[in-house]
Amino acid sequence: MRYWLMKSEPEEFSIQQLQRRGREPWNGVRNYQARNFLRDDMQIGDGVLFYHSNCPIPGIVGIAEIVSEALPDPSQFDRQSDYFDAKSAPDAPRWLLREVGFKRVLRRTISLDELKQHADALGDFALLRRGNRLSILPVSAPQWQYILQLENHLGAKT
DNA sequence: GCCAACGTTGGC
DNA sequence: GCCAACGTTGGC
Repeated sequence: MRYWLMKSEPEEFSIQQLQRRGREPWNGVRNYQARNFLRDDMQIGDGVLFYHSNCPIPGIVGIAEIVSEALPDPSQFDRQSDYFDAKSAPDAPRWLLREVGFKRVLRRTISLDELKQHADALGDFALLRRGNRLSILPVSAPQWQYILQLENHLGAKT
């Protein structure tokens, strides 16, 4: 079992929407490194930290789970979609998705700012690397444990 | 295969 | 809205 962090802009798709829908095809990933995680490294049952990006308080807001095998992302073949890719052929789909299942909303947001304050304890964490832009990134088991235990702390004051 | 130009991400 | 960082594209 592995762990991941997946970013979503809450204006596009929020943890509350995932809660309402139960599960959701995580489409629109158009980065090869992230695609390779989806295709090669994820397994059904893997844990997901749901992260809100591009919003007033970026941070981890919930827990989800990988609930499907890697599937072709239909949006790559949809000319109306922002994610349309003319270079992807239906018999060799370039982009994949996984369905993600809702687990729970965190009792409080664990903000990026707070995570930075724990950078030493977290060790090498892709989210905190300078200039990081990956929308799907791996989380180690110790990092997963550490981050979830932060949920029980009082929020860092800012 | 190099690399400049361009586009995107995402924090601030 | 700005802009640093970084991925992709395409001319050569």
